[in-house]
Amino acid sequence: MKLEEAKIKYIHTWGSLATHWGVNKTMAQVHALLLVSNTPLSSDDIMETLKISRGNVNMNVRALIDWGIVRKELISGERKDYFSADKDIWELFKQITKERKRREIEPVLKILEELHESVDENSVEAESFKKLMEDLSSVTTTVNGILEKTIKADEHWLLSNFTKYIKK
Amino acid sequence: MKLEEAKIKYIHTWGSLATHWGVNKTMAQVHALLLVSNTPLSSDDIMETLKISRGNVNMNVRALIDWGIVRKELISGERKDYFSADKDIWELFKQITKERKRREIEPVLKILEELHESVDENSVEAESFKKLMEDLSSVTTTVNGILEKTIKADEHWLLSNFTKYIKK
DNA sequence: ACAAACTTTCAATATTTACTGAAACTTCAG
DNA sequence: CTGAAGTTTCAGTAAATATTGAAAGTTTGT
Repeated sequence: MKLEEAKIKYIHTWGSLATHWGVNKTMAQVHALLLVSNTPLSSDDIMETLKISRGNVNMNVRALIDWGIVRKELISGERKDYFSADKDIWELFKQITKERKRREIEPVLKILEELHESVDENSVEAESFKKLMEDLSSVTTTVNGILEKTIKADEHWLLSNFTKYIKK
Repeated sequence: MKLEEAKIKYIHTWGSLATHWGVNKTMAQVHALLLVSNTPLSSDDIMETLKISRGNVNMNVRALIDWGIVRKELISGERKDYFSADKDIWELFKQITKERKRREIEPVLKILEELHESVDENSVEAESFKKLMEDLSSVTTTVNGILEKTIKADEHWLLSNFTKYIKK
């Protein structure tokens, strides 16, 4: 297989995986394109390669920059903005995890706790509802804790020590 | 806050979280409803509570059953099907993780490996593409391994925080 | 064998989400 | 200041997804 062909196939694969995880396809494809490119690309390059509009490129590149996984590169003697993606994939995973945690996990934990606190009845039903809220919080916190340790840890260290962590 | 109100708020919260994770809102709400209910519910109960159509209830309940997190309860003397959700939230997490792994992570790993193998060039560019495929595989495999260890981990430790429910 | 009770399916439709493209805005050089 | 080069915004539209509802299918009791 030619390299270019493999790159294109990768861009498509990544795009369709993204949709399963609530990330929009174009955003994933732009990111994949920047990852496989060995030089920074301009908006026009991206537009042309992915066949999408200028507005779309702009919005998705900005989102990627917000997520901290793509950055502007200033090329001297050029007026255009150029973009490139960090090639450290572990870093990418860390950034995405942090972002999701902040945006999604924390707000949900907050609501579960609020609901737990605010039910003032004492019936068996109320108790079992409170128990459910506790269980949900507990699993969420545990998984969150695992992810947190994961993103803080060095890859190799982590793999060899994970079992220890789980069994305590 | 009245218990019923808290339940409804929980159902909505869970539904909106679901959309961020590529799970459809109704499916999450049906699941949430079954979780907070202390008795099994019929299709009609679900239709009425969530104000959705019979067809929608049927499709989403079936999807939940496929995922192994909801089951049919046969109530003697009744012709209707009744449904209930397992109250063990850790089990829920395990089922969902297994399912995603099978449907999403494994196919992607397979494609990354194929792409890595099939590029036969020897240029610097080709090498850096192969490196990228390796890195992506490596992070995916690592995260996958963590999830795997998590779901296989000693249940006593994990569940020590949870009081088991006794079915009514 | 019939029909009531219940479940399933799926084409049509509604809703949500993403994308386009043109206009407005910004920056910079002369 | 002027206009060329580049960027951003966002209303309108297209595409993707979810939902309905009615018809077809199934099961059960008599």
